[in-house]
Amino acid sequence: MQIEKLKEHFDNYFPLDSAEQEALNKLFSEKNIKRRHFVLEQGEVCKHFTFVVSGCLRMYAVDTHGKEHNLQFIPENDWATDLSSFYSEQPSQLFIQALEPSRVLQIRHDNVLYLYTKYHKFDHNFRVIFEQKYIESQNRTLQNISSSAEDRYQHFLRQYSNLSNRLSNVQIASYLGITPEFLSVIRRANAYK
Amino acid sequence: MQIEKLKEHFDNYFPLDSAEQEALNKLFSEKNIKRRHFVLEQGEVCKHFTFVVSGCLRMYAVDTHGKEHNLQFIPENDWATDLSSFYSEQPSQLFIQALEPSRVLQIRHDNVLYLYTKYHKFDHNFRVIFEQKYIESQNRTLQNISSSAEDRYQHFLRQYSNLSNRLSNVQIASYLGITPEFLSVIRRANAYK
DNA sequence: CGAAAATTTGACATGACTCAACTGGAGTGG
DNA sequence: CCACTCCAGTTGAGTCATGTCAAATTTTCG
Repeated sequence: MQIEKLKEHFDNYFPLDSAEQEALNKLFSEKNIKRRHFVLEQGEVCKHFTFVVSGCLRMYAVDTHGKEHNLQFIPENDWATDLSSFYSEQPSQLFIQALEPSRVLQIRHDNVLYLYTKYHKFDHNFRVIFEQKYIESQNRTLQNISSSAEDRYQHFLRQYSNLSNRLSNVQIASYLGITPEFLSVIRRANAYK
Repeated sequence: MQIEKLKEHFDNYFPLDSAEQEALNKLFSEKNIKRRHFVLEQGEVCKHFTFVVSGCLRMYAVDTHGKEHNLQFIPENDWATDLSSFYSEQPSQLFIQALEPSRVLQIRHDNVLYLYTKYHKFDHNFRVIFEQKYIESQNRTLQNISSSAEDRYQHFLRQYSNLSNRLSNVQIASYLGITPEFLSVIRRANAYK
């Protein structure tokens, strides 16, 4: 069962007791997402927390010139949600799309709030999860404001070594904030070292 | 009393009951920080959560060339902590320094954990706080990977209009990831529009 | 297999940095 | 309260990093 992967995920924090696990069984539903299909499209309200069981998603924004900018890759055992739209219940500015065929578990907005209220362990576990995501995001910011494109690329390969070989260079370039052409130049330069 | 500002801060989330307020009275201590003095220096373990009552701090990293890169400004009613060092209890890579004479409230590591365990409202409130900080950090990342220095500057002035007039351009340039010289060029170009 | 997407390449353009010099204002000590 | 120092801000010349555009080639996957 896919929900087992979610329960194991929480074992990394404060493991769930049987009542909490039972709540997950009731409140999460499974979904398969085909490659290139969307979990969320710009203009929709983000109504779910989405947990990726297998595969990989990306979250991205499209600028006024039509260019895509990857905010996040979400592989198995990670969460994909536009928190801003989720809580404000306003239309999202973002897309969430499958880069690989993916299996996900989703829980609706009202049921997330129910879990938070009824079982405070979810408040605890998600506090820790969001602290970690915040740290990760700050580290990325530091890279962005202090390092060259080449250094950011090297750092990305090291930090996400198990993920980077599943991603196309187009996707990596978009995440790093550079053009695919320039990433190609960087890679060529490194090949001769 | 300075601690009142902290209690009011929590009113933005789930307001505290009297037992929780009493715990704050016991566990937080006041401190004055002079301009240019440090709340945290690289190499120290970050042992406190720091809440800014008045003034303004900055959190920054120093790269291998000795250049400073501002990760965050922390004005009144905000939290300054190197979460990574705080939880890992490893030496911090960061500095936290007062840009203005500042008053802060601090709580020690063990007492933070005590609050989380004893009163789960703190888990709840800090979950919400970190969710918001994560959203803010992702928005900054989007700016960094998708916008020119000029657009990032304009966006910064709009987003932090009440803070930006208290900051020197050197500090703003460091936050945006550009040189002060180039920020000066941007400002000159805008002056003639 | 065939279409669509990814990758590479090169010529050229531009955004942003470096370095050095100069100016003016704010903080500090006598 | 003045003099001094130091730091913020500006300017310009030259350079480097990265982007744009177009085209050719290779890979992927449906």
